Amino acid sequence: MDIAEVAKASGLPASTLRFYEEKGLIQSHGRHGLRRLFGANVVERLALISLGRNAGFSLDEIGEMFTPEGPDINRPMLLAKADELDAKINELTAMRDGLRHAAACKAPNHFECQKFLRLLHIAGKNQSRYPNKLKENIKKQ
Amino acid sequence: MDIAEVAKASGLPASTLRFYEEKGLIQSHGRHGLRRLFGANVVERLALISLGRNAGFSLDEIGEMFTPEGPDINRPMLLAKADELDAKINELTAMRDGLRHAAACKAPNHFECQKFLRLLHIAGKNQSRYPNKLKENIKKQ
DNA sequence: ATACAAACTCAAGTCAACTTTAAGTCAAGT
DNA sequence: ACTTGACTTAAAGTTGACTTGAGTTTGTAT
Repeated sequence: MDIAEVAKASGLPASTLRFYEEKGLIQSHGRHGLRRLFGANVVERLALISLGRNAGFSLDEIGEMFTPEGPDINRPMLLAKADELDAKINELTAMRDGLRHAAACKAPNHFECQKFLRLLHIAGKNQSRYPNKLKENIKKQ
Repeated sequence: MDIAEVAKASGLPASTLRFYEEKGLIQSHGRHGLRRLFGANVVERLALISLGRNAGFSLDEIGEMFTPEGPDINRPMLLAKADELDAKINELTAMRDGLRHAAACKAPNHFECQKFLRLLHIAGKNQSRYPNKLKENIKKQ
């Protein structure tokens, strides 16, 4: 496949594909003249990358998580990311319930509604400058 | 409370508090000399902001969602955000299950494992340059 | 009264993740 | 042979969310 086909199949602009290749997230195997040639599996991989981005992981994290393969699949790390997602799912759930309640609630101001505040107090401390990134990774830098 | 107290109570640096005030996300009511004076409720509000950030909303969105009060609480918008969160929760759940499976799976490469791929295919198209932001809002710009 | 740590302002810098621009290359069709 | 249009690279620009730096202004403690 040439880059335009991959772009069409993945929904990503060619510029992003080049950028991802430069970052090592995807690979082209060879050229036709100047033009990159990609294998069909790259589309699958791009879907996975999008998914990871959407789940809030940075490109670097995704790179670590899904090495093209490797002797080091780092299972503990994958499990740690899964646990993080569990925590995040809990927060999002609390937030969602909070929003639904706020939309239904008669109180003039959310802060005067005890139920709203209670709902949101479930989820607490997980703030970081880059909500996309793991705290651990931030620390690591 | 002065800014240092708020910083301590909220865990956010003073620079962030000034920045949030400038953006209209929080308010100080008055000064002591040059120094801002905050009410105690600002801490509650900051917690809510952090929660929103963590849930993937931009500061602008959070501003819209939680107006200090207002005649226009825009319930449909809150419900729409809640629906978005539902979608995101589904994706994160799929991703989490995918990661747990990948950590347990014997296949040398995730892409060769059908179960892994199947798990991740649940969640699909929700990519955007700014995963923090709503598609709708991007479009709006 | 003087020192000084802590606040202040305003402008500029940073970071991730891309996008845009400018200038060049080349396979393929006429 | 020549045009064309999709591709290429390298460098610079963009965006949101802050942070940092430089220079200024206090409230409080000595």
